Amino acid sequence: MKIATWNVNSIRARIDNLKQYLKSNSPDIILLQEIKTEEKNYPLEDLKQLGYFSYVNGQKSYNGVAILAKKKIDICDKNLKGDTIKQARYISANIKFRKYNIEVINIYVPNGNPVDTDKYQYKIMWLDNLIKSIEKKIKKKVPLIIGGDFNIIPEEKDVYSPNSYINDALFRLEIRKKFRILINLGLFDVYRHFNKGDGNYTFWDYQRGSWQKNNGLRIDHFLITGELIDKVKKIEIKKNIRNQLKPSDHAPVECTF
DNA sequence: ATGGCAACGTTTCGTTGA
Repeated sequence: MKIATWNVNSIRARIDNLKQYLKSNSPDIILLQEIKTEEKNYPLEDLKQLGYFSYVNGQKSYNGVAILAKKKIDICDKNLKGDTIKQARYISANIKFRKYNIEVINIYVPNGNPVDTDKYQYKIMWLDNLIKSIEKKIKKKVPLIIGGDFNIIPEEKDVYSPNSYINDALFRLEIRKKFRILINLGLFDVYRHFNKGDGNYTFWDYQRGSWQKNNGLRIDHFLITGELIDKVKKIEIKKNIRNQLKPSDHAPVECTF
């Protein structure tokens, strides 16, 4: 079973890239972030023709998440418990894989910049709600696959220039601690579990020739619970997708079980 | 030395993202 996550930066602007990606890589499930559209303008038919059912939590202009799956799945939730602002940043589903009834959670964590505004406070609140929610599920021993755009750089080796991000909402110590709290609940950062090196990123800014210089960030992650980590066959950042014509600024991450 | 991108919509600029 191959599951992917990808911040597409508008599903309508990226529809050709997405279709090409699905044809070439054929994930069983893909978690999309920043689809930037309401459900009524979502390209449902295009994706159905490629063999994917879509489950959409849409929003006009900004945010928006979706899960695409080759088989029908049961949607669990479209809102993070405790998030009263209700931007479209969360969608979860129950799937069956071998003997496991897994909850797949697709998240688009608020960016949080600038740090002296309520945007940063919203990120803190959102992450605190996420931690609470995940803690409950782990206590109930639910096998979890949490994927998405976390907008968190976990460690220094996950950013091209740690010094220039020291007070950024993606890398502040306060934010990195939230990530550590999640990990300490009993989750594995799948990419980091299998790859110890630096310079491996999932996002490159459109500006300043970031892609050409590999000035990137690793902010798109898969976190999974312990019973699933031994079942991982492969974890891969599909870096070449960032090199396409009219690309998203994020590359997909694929996890194969 | 400086500036450099892309997507959206009450669209041709202001706002947002990371």
